[in-house]
Amino acid sequence: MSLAKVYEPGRFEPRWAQWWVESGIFQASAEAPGPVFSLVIPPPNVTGSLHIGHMLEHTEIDMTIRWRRMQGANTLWLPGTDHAGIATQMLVERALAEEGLDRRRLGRQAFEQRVWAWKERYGDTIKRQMIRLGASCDWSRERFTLDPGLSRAVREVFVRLYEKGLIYRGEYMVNWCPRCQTALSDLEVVHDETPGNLWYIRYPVLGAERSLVVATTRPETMLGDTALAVHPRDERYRDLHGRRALLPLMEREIPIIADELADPEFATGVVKVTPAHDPNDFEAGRRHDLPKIQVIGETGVMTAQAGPYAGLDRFEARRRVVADLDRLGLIEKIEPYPLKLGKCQRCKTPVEPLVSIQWFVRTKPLAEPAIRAVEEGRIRFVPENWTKTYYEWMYNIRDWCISRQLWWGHRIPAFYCADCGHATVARQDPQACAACGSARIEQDPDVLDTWFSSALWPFSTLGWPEDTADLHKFYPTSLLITGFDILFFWVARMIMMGLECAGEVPFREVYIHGLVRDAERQKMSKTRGNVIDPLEVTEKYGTDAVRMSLLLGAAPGTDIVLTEERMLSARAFANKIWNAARFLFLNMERSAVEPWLPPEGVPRRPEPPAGRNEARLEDRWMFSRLNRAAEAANRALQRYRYHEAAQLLWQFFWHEFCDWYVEIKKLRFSQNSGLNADWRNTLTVFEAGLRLLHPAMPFLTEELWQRLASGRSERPRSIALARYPDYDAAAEDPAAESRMALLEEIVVAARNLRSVLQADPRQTLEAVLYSVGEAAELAEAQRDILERLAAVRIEVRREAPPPAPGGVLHSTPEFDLLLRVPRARSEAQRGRLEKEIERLEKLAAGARRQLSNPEFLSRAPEPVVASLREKLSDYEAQLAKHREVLAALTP
RNA sequence: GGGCGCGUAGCUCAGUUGGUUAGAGCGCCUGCUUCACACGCAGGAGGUCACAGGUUCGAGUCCUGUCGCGCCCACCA
Repeated sequence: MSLAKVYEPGRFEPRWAQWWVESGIFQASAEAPGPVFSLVIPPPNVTGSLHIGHMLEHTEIDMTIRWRRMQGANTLWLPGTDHAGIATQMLVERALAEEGLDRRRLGRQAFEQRVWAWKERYGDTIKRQMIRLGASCDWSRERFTLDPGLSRAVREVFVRLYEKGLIYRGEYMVNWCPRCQTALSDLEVVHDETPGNLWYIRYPVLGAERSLVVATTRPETMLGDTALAVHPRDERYRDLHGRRALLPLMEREIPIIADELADPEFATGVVKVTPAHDPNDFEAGRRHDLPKIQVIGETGVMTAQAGPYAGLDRFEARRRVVADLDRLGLIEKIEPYPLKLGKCQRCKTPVEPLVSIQWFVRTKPLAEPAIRAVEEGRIRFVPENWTKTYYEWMYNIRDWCISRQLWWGHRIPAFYCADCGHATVARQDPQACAACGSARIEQDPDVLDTWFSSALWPFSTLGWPEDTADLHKFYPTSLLITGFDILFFWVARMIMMGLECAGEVPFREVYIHGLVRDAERQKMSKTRGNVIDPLEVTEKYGTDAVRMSLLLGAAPGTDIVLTEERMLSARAFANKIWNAARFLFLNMERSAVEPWLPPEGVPRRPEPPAGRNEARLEDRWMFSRLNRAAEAANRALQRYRYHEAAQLLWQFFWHEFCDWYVEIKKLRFSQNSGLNADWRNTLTVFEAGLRLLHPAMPFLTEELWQRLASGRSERPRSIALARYPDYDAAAEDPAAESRMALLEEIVVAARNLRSVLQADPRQTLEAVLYSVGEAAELAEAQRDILERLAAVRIEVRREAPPPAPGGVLHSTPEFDLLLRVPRARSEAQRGRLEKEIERLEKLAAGARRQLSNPEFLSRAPEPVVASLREKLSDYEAQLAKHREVLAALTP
C-alpha cells in the first residue's frame, strides 16, 4: 500500500497503457445497447515522430471519450492511423535515398512492396506511441488505409461520382511541382512573399513606329507568349486592337487583343498572354482561341518550343532572356517588385503552372448540401466562428484536382484504350474498352490525392459500401476533434463525401482546437527545430502532467503555448495528488484502517461521527464542494471547455481537498483510529476526486484507484469503467459552504496577523474573537479546527472590541480578531492599517458617489442598489473600527 | 485585396449573457525542513484591462475609429 515519496510516472504508466489495450475495456460494439458516442480523429503525421500538436488532440479526444464512457455511453473512436499518399511517399523516398536507391529504377512493384513494408513497420510504432500517450483507442476497430475495404470504398466512390458526372477528366492549368513531378491542388500551394522584379519589356508593333511596353514578373515565359492584351476601353491603345506585334527573341508575330485581363491601372496597361503558363492567360487564351505554347517542361527545364533556350533550367533561362533583351535594348526598366510566389507545400519548390490533363471533382454540386448541413445546424462548429471560415471557402470553392503523379496511393480506376482513346471507368478491372471493345487498354498510372481517400474515412472505416451494423450504429459519429489547418483539406471534404455517399453528415460537431506553439509563440515545425517530442516530455514529466499542461492552455480559439514551466507545474500537481494519496495510505496503516473503497453509489451526504446526529462541518462542506466540482466539470466538458475543466479540477483537488479538508482531517485522524465515519467520508471524497480527474489524468488516477480498490472484486476492473461523478441538487449544502467560508476567513485573518508579527509558526498565540454574530458561535463550535489551522488559542467574546485592545487586530464586518502581543509589537500593524483605511476610503467614496446619482437609483435594478448600500455601510463600519485602532496606537 | 482573430499582473493566459474589491499558473518578496508533499506550507507585492471616442445608471465585456501583432483565403501581370 505504501507509495514512493515522489511521483514516478515511469513506474506505472507503461503498465496501465498496456493493460487498457489488452483488457479491451474500451471496446465498442454495434450490438451493445445504450447511447452511442463515436468520433473520428485525424491521422497522426506519419513522416516523423508524433507531433505535440497531435498529443493535444489525443488528450482532448481521450479525455472526451473516457468521460463519455464513464457516463455510460458506448464509445467508438475511429483512429486515423494512416492515410495514403503524401506522408508515406516522403517517408519511403527518404528511406530509399538512405539506401541509395532510385525509385524510377526500382520499378513500381518493388517500390510498392517497400512502401507496404514501411507502412507495416510504421503503423506499429504509431500505435505504440498513441498507447503510451494514453490513447484509449479501440484497437479492435482500427483500419489502416492498407485495408482492402478502403480501397474498395475509394473505387466505389470514384465510379459513382464519375457516373453522376461529378468527376471529369480535362485539360486544365494545374499547379505543377517540378521536383515532386506531380500536380498539386490549390490547397497544396503555399504563397510566400518573395522579393522579385517587374521587368518592363518592349514589344515592337508591326507596321507602326511604336512599341508596347509590357510589365512581367516572369520574363522567361515570354517565349511562350501568343498575344498581347489591352483593356477594351483603354483609350491609350484603342487604335491597336487587331494589330500585331513582334515577339522579341522568338521573332514570332502575335496578335494584340482587347481583353479585360489587362488592368489599365496596373503598370503600362498592356499584358502579355502566355496561355500555357498562367491561369489567367489560360482563360484569356480560351476566350480568344489562342495557341498554347509550352516552353517550360515538367522538370522545370525549357522545352524545344523555347528555341535557343531549350534545355536550360527555368531560372537560368530567365537570366538569359533578360540579358538578351537588354542587349537588344528592349528592356525599358526593371523595378523591384515583391510577389507572392506559389510554392509546393511539401518541398518549397516554386510551383509551375502547367497545362495538362488531370482528373477533377466538380465541387459545386457537392458543396451545396455541405453548406446546407451547417446552415441547418446538422453540423456545428466549436468555436462557432469557424462556421464563417467554412462558408467563405465553400461558397468560393473551385474544382478539385484529384490526380497525382505519385507512385503510392489509390490508383485511378480509369483504363485508356490504345485504339479509340476512350477512358473506361469501372468497379472491376475491365478486360476490354467499353467503347470499341479493344483489349489494348491500360490503367491510368496516376493515383488519387491522399485527401480523396481521407474524405471517406468516417464511413469507409465502418464497412461502407456494405450496409453494416456498425454503419447503422455509429454513423454519423458524434464528434470530430481537429486543428483548423486541415479544415478545408479534410473536414470540408469529409462533409461533402459523407453527404454524397453515406447520405448523411459524417459527424454532428466539429471541435477545432488551437495550435500548439513554443515559448516564443512560434508554430512548431520540424524545419525550425523547435518541435517538442511528446515521448521525450512524457518521459520527463509524466504523461498525465503533459496532458494536464496541454489542457490548461487549451482554451478554444486560442493558441496553446507549451513551456517547460507549465509542464513542471503540472507535474507538481500530479505529485500533490500522489502525496495526498500517500498521506491517506500511510495513515490508514497507522490507524489500522482496512483498505476501503466507497460503495458504487456514492453517498450524497456525509456520515455523522458515531453517536452524533449531524455530520461534521468539514464533511458537509467538502461533499457540497465535490458536488459542485462534478457539476462544473461535466458542464465544461459538455461544452469542450477543456481548460475550464482542468483548472477547476486543479482548484478543487489541491486547494479545497488538500489545503483545507485534509488539513482538518489530520486533526480527526490524530484523535481516533479504525475505519470510522471520518475515514469513510474522506475516502469517499478522495475516490470521487480520482474519478473526476480520471479523464484528464488517466494513469495516475488508475494507479491510485487500483490501490484503493485492491481486493475488491465486486468493483469495476478499471476506474475507466466507474461512473463519472455527476451533480445532484440534493447534495448541495449552502449553509455548510457559507459557514466554512467564514471559518476560512477567520483562519486566514489569524495567519495574516501572525505574518505581520513575523511570529514563529510553531508558537501558539493567544487570540480573542470579538463578534456579536454568527462568527462567535462558529468559532466556539469549530474551536478545534480554528486553533489547529491558525496555531492560536482562542477566546470568544460576544461584544465589540475595545478601543485599545492590546495586540494586533484584524477587522471584518463579521468579526474582529485580536492577537495578544506586547504593545511594541502591535506597532507592526500601523502601516497595514493605514493602507487598509486608504483602500476603504476609496471604495466608500466610489459607492457614495454612485448612490448619490439619482439616475443610478431610478434605473439600476433594486438588488444592485441594495447590495451597494449594504457594502457602503460595511465600508463605513470598517473604517470607523480601523480608525479607532489606529488612534489607539498613536500615543 | 477579402476574411478571421489578438492586445488584461514581469511572463503565459482565463474572464460565459455588461453589475461586489478583474482571476489562475509561473516568476518575484517574507517566513518556515510542521512526522503526505520544498514538485511543499503560510503570508505578501504587482494591473489607468493597447489608445481615443461613443452607448449605458454602470463597460475588461457592446459600438466606432486609431495604433501594434498574428493567421487564413485570393489569378491582378
